[in-house]
Amino acid sequence: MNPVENHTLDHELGERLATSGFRFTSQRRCVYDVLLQKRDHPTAEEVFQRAKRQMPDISHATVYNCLDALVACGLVRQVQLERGATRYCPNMEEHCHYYCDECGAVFDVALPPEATSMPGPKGFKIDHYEIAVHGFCADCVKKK
Amino acid sequence: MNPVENHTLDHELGERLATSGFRFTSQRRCVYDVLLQKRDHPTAEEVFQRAKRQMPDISHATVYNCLDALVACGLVRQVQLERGATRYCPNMEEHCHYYCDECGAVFDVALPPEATSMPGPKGFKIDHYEIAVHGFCADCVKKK
DNA sequence: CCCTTATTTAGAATGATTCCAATTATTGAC
DNA sequence: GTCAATAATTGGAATCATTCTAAATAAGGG
Ligand SMILES: [Mn+2]
Ligand SMILES: [Mn+2]
Ligand SMILES: [Zn+2]
Ligand SMILES: [Zn+2]
Repeated sequence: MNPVENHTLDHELGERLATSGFRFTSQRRCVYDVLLQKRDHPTAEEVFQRAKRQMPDISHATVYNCLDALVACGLVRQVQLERGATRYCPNMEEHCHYYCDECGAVFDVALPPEATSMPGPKGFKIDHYEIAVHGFCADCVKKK
Repeated sequence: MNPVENHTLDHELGERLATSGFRFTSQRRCVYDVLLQKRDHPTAEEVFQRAKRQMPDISHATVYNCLDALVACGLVRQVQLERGATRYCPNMEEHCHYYCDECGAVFDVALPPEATSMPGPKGFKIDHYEIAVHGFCADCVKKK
């Protein structure tokens, strides 16, 4: 990432944090960068490991903190693909997840409008959809 | 439930367990009954509380055990609607979940075929869909 | 530069689940 | 029905992910 892009990203991150009443901190920038750099839906623990490479003194609790702040200001979403650690995704387009039950790979796929058109219980007010497709990725299919 | 129905259910449960190499035990029957009696997608802890009313000495670990066995033999599915406790559902029809983020109510809704028709990553072999619709149930909408 | 308030930090606490090793129950063979 | 082999149950300890706590530090407005 070149310095100009970097500066623009920082600026936008600062704005987003500010409008939700959060301060801009180096830890929050670091955690957001980690998510943008490798979009493989890491767990909080994985984010922590990667963040430490840039910022060796960052703490576990802070990573959870930062992730919460990023979720609260609408820059990141949480994804729960199975029991266990929550994963984090910086793609805020409406999309669903193809999840390889063999190797854990996650693929973002844009949601076609017909996927979100089922008639629900009477009076239910829809907020958002969480759609996961479980199966085996191409690589794992080949290996068998 | 009358004795005849009961006996039929036991028989079917026994068969299903046997074909997956499990034994028929009173604990497994009890746990399955609990799930069939109140289909509100209880957590393991809630199943444990309800099971204890019929079988006061049943243990926590056994409830987890029994739930695992029922899942393994295809009579029950796990549902992960948010971080935290896994919920259990004895409805094995293909369906999605409408989940009230306010009160935690869960509604089963049959899946229309067009909901499961998005083109995924090349070579991905689909096993099953997990579709959750988050929002507010009719009751909770009214209360605001 | 100073003050207020938010954030970070290490470690303790919690909640859900899994593991463990001893006891008990089921099942198939005789 | 009795017995042995094996699976299941049990209470409690261990684990994993996350949240909480209280003291130290850092942002940011005036
Ligand atoms: Mn995603
Ligand atoms: Mn269900
Ligand atoms: Zn794979
Ligand atoms: Zn509700």
